[in-house]
Amino acid sequence: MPAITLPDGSVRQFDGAVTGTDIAAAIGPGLARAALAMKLDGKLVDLSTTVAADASVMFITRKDEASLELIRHDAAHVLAEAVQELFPGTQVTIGPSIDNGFYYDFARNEPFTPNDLPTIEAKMREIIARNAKFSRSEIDRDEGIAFFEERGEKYKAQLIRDLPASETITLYKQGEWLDLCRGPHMRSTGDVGDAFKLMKVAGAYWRGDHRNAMLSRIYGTAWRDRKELDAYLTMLDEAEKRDHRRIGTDMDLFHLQEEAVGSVFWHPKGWMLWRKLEAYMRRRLDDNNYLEVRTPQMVDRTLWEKSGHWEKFRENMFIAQIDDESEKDRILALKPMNCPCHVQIFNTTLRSYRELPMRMAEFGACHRYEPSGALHGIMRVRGFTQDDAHIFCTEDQIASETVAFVELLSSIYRDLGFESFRVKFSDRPERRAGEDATWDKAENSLKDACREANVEYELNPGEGAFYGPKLEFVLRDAIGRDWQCGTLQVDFVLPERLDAEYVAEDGSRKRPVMLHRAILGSFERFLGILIEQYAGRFPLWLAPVQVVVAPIVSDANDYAQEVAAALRAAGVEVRTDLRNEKINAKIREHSLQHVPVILVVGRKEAEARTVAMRRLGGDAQEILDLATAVTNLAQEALPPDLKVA
RNA sequence: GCCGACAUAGCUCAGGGGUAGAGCAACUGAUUCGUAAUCAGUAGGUCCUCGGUUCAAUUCCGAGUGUCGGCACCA
Repeated sequence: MPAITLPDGSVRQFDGAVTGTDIAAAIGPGLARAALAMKLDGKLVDLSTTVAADASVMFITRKDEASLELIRHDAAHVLAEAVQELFPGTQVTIGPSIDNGFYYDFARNEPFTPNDLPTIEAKMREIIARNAKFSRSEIDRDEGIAFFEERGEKYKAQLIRDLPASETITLYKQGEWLDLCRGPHMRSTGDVGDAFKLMKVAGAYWRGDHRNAMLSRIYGTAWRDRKELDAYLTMLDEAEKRDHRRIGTDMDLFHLQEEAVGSVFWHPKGWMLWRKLEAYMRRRLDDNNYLEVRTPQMVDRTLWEKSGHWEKFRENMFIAQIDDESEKDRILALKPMNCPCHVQIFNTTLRSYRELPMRMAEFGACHRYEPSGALHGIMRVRGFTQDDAHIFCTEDQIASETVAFVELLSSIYRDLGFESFRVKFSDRPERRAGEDATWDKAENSLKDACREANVEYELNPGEGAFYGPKLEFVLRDAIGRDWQCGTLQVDFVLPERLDAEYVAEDGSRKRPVMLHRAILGSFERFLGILIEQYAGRFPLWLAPVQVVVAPIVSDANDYAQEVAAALRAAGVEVRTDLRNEKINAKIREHSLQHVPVILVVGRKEAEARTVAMRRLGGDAQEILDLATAVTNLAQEALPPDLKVA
């Protein structure tokens, strides 16, 4: 006699065990038609699930966001059926729902190509039209293994083998096709609907391990209805327009070329952007008691051997050697990071606890031989500049330094237009330096510090640096890809390896802790993110060209130059456009270049000593007298940290 | 590094076994014009590189390089 509690608090009694389908039918025909699955005591299950005891039930319909995951997961099954129908001999592996869609990984001698997608998609629509019911069944573990082995599905058999012995093995069948799957699913393939699209093919390693076979992955996107699908596709189109590589070319900010793979050629406007960001960062660090240093670009391998980087990252370092017999034993590496160099400065003299925390900063140019497939525009490059710093401190200072760092980072992100960001906590990796006790200490102090700094993080197990756990501060690019920018790493290992020490209050020698930290991460990556964040429409203080003065007639040229000179003297980045072009053309071109302010001057303005100010994105003009315009713009163009409220 | 796709003018792209095309940009001339494209003209190419097939290759084939989308990697 189960009593079913519904989300509105009402309770329904049933005479015996019932399925979700029965319950929905009892509530009403509308719900019976709409229900796709249900939450049984909070757990998402099939409608066909039998309920024999008192429970709370909530039905999931297409109106619920929760249906998206079901639609996407079912779509993955339909995709797999379509592929096996079209390409016999293809093995299935796994196919989960993901953000915005789904994928399925197939094992096949010939990988799929984009040309296969329309055919597969058509077959999927056919399968959806068949509207075959999803039916769940359980199978004994050994039977399951034998069953899939016999069908030549060795990946599925392997999946069962790797499931814990206690796990119930379930199969889902749709028509004649079936798959090993935990579920849940909707009622039938027809519930997938038509708001889906196959997007791309890609290679992916079995189990995400590069030592395994490469599978052929097909990605799709799926939504509740056409409107949602179209909105998503439109969003992708829009996102493509803010791609930093495209804007970098359009706005003439930088370029990349084959002769310097993974290194950026910054053009004048792009470099202006860099300089503004760097100047801003330098002021913020100065104000927060960092000491800026500069360390060598090339350092002998012996130092990297001591630090442990040689052993772990040797293949990823650029090695320099002199072509001269007398130098044949000297091997230098372009520095891949700055930490060992900073320790060298720390070690030049005997330090006192009174000097701690010592915050040593460097805009350090580093080189890493990144795998070719990892390169991405200016976001992942081989030559980059970190806004690096190392805080030498005592164990007791870890928490307060973390709090101060998080505050500084938040404030800087806010100034740069990022109100929110995600934080990941990466703990000890498999390959690591240092004792477990040291790691316990490092992880615990970082966790404590997070608590004190009010940082909410998601755990990222096993992803820490080889010398210590880290916090990663993650920003998202235009199309939703995540990039690690800021980081804070607690390191007890390097000070030990490089023999850093200070004299404590009691006169004893102690090891400092090193906090490795960056806020932007690298200038290249951050500028890439920044370009996408603003779609090239930078706030006035960051814009590489802040103001263009555009005369309407050549009679106003002299005045235009006078206006520009006044702005330049007030610290504004200004250009004049004296070309013999119509004002419409000038407005259009500078608007396309995302210049924030255009000052139009004609005979009237020259006569009255005023300017007609036009803001990017608007078509209104404001007439101001020259002195006021200069004062206002100069004030407005100040970086956020220099602005007086 | 792995799987797949792509590489033609500064940019965006079309084309195709017989010496290559458009739009925009650039350059020259004319136009002095009031808030998102004035008109006319000119110039611009190792069709990524190397090799093969062919009477002939930018086009077909192979290798390499680079880029893009994923995967793996990211001190």
